[in-house]
Amino acid sequence: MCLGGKGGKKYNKCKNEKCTCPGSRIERFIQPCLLLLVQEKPNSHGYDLLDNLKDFCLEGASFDTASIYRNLRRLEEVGFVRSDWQMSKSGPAKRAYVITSEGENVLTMWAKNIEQNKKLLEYFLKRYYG
Amino acid sequence: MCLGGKGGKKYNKCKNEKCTCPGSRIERFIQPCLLLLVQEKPNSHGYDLLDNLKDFCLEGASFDTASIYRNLRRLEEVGFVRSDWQMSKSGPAKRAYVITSEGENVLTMWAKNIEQNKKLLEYFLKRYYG
DNA sequence: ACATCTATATGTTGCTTGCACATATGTTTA
DNA sequence: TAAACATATGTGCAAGCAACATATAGATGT
Repeated sequence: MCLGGKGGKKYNKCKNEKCTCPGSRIERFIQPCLLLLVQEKPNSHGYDLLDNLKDFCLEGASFDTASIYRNLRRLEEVGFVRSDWQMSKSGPAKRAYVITSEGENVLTMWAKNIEQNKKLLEYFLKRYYG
Repeated sequence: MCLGGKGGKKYNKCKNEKCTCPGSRIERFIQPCLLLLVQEKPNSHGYDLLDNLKDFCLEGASFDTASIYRNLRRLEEVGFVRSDWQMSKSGPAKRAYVITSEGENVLTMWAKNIEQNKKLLEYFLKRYYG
C-alpha cells in the first residue's frame, strides 16, 4: 500500500509465500490522510487525492485507487465527509468532497493515535539501536 | 492488539459496525518485537515473551497469546528463530527460542522499515499540526 | 478433589488490502 | 471517423492479518 521501493518494485510487501519480511504498514493510514487532504483543500475529488496522497507515501509508491474510492465511500457513509457530483464540461463527472465537523473531530483523534504509534516505533528503535 | 485503553477497554479498536474511528496499529509489529526480545534474551519462551512484549504496547494493553504463539511458529517456519523443548522440573514443558543469523538480518530490515514508517507518521503530524 | 497457574496451540470470523478488471466520458491523433 | 488515450469512479475476488473463543495438559496450592 504505502511502502515503496525504487527498484522496479512498487510495493515492499513480499510476495514470497512463506516470507515474513518487513513490509509493514500502518493500518488504515489512508483514512486520516484522506481526511487531512480534504480538510486542507475542500472540494477535492478522488482523482485529485490519488495524486496528493503520494505525499504520505514513500518514494515511488502510491495508494491503490480501489482503496481510495472505497475509503471515501466509507468515510461518507459514516458522515466524516460529504460529496456532491460535479458535472464538468471536460471529462466525466466527479465527486467533490468536503470534511464534516464530525470528520474533523475524528481527524484529531487520528492525530493522537498516530502520535502514540510514533512513540511505539521510537521506543522500538531506541531499544534496537541501543 | 497493541493499542490500549485504561478504562476497562483492552483494545482501542472500535466495535461499532460503521465506525472508522482511529484504533489503528502497525501491521505485524509483533514480529520485530519478538525477534528483538529473543535476540536480547536467548532461550526466551512464549510465556516469557507475553510479559516482555508489554514494553512495546501502550499502557494497559498487551498482545494476544494466540498472536504470540502463531507468530513464533511462523518465525520458526521461515527460519528466523529456532526452538527446543525444555522439560523443566517445575511446570509444563516449554519451547526455548533463539534467533538465527537470518533472523538477525531480517530484524535490521525491520528496523529500517520502522524508521520509514516513523517518518511517515512524523510527516503526517507536521502537516496536521502545521 | 478441585481450582488455579503455567504454557502452548487451534478454529473461526471479519476486516483491510492488492490486483485485476469494468464502466463512462471527453480529447487527441492517425 | 476510428482508435487510442486521459480522466474519473467504481466492483469482484483472493489473500493476509488480528481478535476472540476455545482446547489441551502438566504443576502447584488448598
